[in-house]
Amino acid sequence: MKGYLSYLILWILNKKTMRGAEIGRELEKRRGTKPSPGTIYPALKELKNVGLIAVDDQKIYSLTDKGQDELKSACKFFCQIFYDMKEMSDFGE
Amino acid sequence: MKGYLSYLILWILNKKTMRGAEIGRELEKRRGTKPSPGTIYPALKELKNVGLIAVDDQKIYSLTDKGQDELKSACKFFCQIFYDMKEMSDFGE
DNA sequence: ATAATAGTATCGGATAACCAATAGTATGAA
DNA sequence: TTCATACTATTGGTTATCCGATACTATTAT
Repeated sequence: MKGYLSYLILWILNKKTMRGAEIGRELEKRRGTKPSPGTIYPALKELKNVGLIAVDDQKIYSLTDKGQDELKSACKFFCQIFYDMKEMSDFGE
Repeated sequence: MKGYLSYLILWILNKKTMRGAEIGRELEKRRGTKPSPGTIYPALKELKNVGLIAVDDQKIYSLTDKGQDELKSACKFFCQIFYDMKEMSDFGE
């Protein structure tokens, strides 16, 4: 179950700008386990490199316009793949 | 955007038993692109190896009990991670 | 000022996920 | 039977994803 972390970061940053450590804590709340520094910072760096997020001088990460667009299309894509997603919430009971 | 294929296969097989080719077509409907044989058959093999799915002599794949359990806990995990998933459907507009 | 703590970041490596190309197998038609 | 078509499967390799270990930096407390 890999591959969702970057999009989860975008999803989180879309709600609120955060510092790296805060993102880590938010991920821990959601996933149960806290991602290691070797996970989160390379991920942030990559997202920054491709222009989806930005960092200011206070190390506060935020979503760029491009990041918003990307997130939007990712959500669309996801909802298309799991168009029967509603059953999923029920399936877990 | 990787890492969701195996779970998507489980999700699909949970609704209906299928042959490999039919699974491929179903994936195409959902994702837009048809997975290559080199994607789907290794995935099926792996899922079979770990006991989440089974194949009969007619090459019809089906979910095992263990597969159902796994899918159930995966759904739970997913809903926990994206507990604000509802906003996602709206976000794509 | 110094020690302790929290935050930021890099590096190297392991594994997962995926695909293109290829080959074998079954099914049906001519 | 022979050809064509669809299906099943493997191989080899690429890239993404993630982690543990480590190191550097800033902040705070004493």
